[in-house]
Amino acid sequence: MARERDESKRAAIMAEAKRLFSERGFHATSVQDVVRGIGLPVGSVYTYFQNKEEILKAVIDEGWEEFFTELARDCAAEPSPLARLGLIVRRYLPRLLADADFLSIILTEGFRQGDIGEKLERVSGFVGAAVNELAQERGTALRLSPKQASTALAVFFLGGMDAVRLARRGSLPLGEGDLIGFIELIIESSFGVRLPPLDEGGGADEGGGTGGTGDA
Amino acid sequence: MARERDESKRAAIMAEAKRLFSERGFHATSVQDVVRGIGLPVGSVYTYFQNKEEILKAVIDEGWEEFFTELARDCAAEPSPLARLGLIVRRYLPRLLADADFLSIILTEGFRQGDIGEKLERVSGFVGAAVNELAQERGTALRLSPKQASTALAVFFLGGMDAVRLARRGSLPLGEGDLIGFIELIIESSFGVRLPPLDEGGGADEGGGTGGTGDA
Amino acid sequence: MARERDESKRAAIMAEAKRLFSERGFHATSVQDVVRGIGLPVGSVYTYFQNKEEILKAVIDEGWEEFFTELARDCAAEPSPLARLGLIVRRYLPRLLADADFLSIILTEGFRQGDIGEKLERVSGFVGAAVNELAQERGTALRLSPKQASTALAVFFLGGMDAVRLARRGSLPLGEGDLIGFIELIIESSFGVRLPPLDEGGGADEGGGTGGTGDA
Amino acid sequence: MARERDESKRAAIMAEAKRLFSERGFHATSVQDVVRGIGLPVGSVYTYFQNKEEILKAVIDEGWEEFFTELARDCAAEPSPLARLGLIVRRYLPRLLADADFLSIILTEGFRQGDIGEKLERVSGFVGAAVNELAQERGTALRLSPKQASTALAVFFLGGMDAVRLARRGSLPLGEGDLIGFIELIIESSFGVRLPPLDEGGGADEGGGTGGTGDA
DNA sequence: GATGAATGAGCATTCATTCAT
DNA sequence: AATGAATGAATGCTCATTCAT
Repeated sequence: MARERDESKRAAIMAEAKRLFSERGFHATSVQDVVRGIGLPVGSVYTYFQNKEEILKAVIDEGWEEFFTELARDCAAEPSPLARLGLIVRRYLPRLLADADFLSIILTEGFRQGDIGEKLERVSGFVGAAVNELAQERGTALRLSPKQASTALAVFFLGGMDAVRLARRGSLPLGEGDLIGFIELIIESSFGVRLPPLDEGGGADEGGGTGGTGDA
Repeated sequence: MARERDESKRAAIMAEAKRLFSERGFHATSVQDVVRGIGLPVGSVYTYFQNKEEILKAVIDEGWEEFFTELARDCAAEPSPLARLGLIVRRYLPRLLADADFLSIILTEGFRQGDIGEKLERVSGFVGAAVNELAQERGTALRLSPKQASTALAVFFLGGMDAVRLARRGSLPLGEGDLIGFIELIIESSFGVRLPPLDEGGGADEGGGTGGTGDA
Repeated sequence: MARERDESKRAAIMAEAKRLFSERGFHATSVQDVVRGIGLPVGSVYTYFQNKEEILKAVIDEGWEEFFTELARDCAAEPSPLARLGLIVRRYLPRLLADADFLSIILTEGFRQGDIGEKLERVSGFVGAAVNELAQERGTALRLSPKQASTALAVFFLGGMDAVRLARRGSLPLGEGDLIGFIELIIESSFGVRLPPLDEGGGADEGGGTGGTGDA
Repeated sequence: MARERDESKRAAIMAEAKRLFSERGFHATSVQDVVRGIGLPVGSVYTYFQNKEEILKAVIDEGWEEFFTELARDCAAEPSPLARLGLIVRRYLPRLLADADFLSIILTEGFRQGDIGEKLERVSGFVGAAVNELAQERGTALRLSPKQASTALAVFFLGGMDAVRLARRGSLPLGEGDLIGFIELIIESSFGVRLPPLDEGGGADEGGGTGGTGDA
């Protein structure tokens, strides 16, 4: 009976916040800044979010949820561990890296939220499982203890994302391709395999968009 | 580099600023905060620094200069590439990791002046040289191109830093030792060598202590 | 006095507003606060009241009307001046004191509409009449002029209210019973009488219960 | 060496705050309001007070301290309990009542601070001592228990102040003289004494001002 | 009539920087 | 040179009221 909550406003706030948080950081972005560009009054923000911090949380959590849900679905549908690793490295890693704003936020402000570790562990689960199965299948003795394996995963994942983020900012003479290539190399030389090429179209039967974590 | 009189005040401001910036970030630290703990009047900050941002710049630049000068000196004095790699991994990497919180704010709050690309490349030179010499010495065919080498360095350095930060706040079941160990393992298994122990006892196992990139 | 439909909503708003105004004051209570606890939409407040201030006005005026109507009825029905004084002190004073927190906000937040002067004077009439009749009946020479009588009433009422509020927050080692007892003592020793016990059991000793100036 | 803290600014803030808090209440007065009339920038307030609440606290505490210090000194200097009561009722009560703003604040916002009870008890001490000595001296059997005595004191003190406050606001048809007279009457008829007239000049050998709690 | 999203002035407070002393 | 009070724009957030639905 009253005006209805306008989800497009919520989305607009999140999109602008994502852009600005990534560009100048959370603290250096004021709520007024967020609202200025999209022509909304300040008060509106507080219709859709409890406070500034909740905008950040929403950007991180909802972006991640979308990314992870698709990753999990595709992994569950693929029995071959090699193909699964290929999927992760060649479809999902680029997708993550493509969304520069999201990447930036999750690596900087995400640390302030307690939940980056948990997010990392969730991907670790999939990667770790694929690696273990692959090692078993190929009879390769894994030389990494479980602790070393999880260290390796964290280092490659975080280091890769951070490197690309800085590269995109111009701080590092590095391309996204270099990173993907480097990780492929590590996997292939560790297991003596070749990651299979993606059969594109095979996992993108999902909803409307262009993919990516949001609005890359 | 001395700008005025009383270098000790300047150093005190930088030390306190670094501590607070690491702890709560640049924007969340006020100039008054910096000055409060060390009993200096606000005004004095502007005798030694043009503005708040210049304090950060000074901490970064002077800290790095000190770090890199020592690294370069030690590397120059050590003819064995293996011992040089050991030095880098066991003495200088821990020093960097000890400052992970501070380093991360440079990468975090959107500053351009960090210029870590250039800094990383300077270290890259030393690491790359050591690796190349080692490969030649041991007859191992190096499989990494220069670009891959610098990618690898960036990934290991940034990933290591992020992992340590996450570990420090309990989000990752990981110690700094695990990380150093992991990197040693990568090097040792890649070249079939053992990194030699450091000459002195200082700074080797857990880099917590006296180190730091720039407490002057 | 009904203004629209659904008198129960209006009453619920008034009751909750009174509770919150008493607890935290008028300015510290938002219209949203009032409405939150009773599950009504904000807009509905403006169906029943012109604005926030009108809620307060309604609580005051209607509460008082009810209080005074009953007081007047009971006094009119009781021919004995002594019994009438007993009624006032033992039934109606506790009712007022039960609402001390609410009454105090009327006297506190700078409202003109409380108009307690007029209200107090109306009670003054009944008390004065009872005192005069009692004095005449017992042959006691009344030493208080009408002005002194109304001064006395104001002092006892306001002082009692303040004392009870202070006592309630532990700032004064005093119970509501002590206060009632003290006023009884003043009356009894001034006229050499004993105030008769109330007919019913309700409301006499400690006015905490069902009373109130206007919970409708 | 820097500008010196300007106590006159602090005083101006307190004076204006006192006026406004008394006129419209603490919550209805903004810090901007306080500062507007005296041509000071908002920031200045926070040079002299930690926050808005501290202004209120300062107004109440410093006003009271001044009042109470003089009262205590004069009482200590006067051995006759009767003269002491006279002093209290005829010099200090009027002085308190004369400062309408202070009166208003202490009776409204003062309740929010925990310390009105303590302030009351401090005066109670002096009044109670005088009354006890007087009773002993005159052989009058005091009919009030200690608890009743303190109840009486609280009621008369608070009720008196509150009545005058409302009277001054026009809410009560009552003068300050009526109140003083009423209290004199109570004392005189309770003890069968006459309060002696003040020998003015005898206690006012104190510092600069016109007396009163501040700027009556 | 009922609803609750929308609005934007207003709130208390902070803070980098200046500048009178 | 040293000091720290002064400044006022800016901050995140609230809220009485309106009005589209």
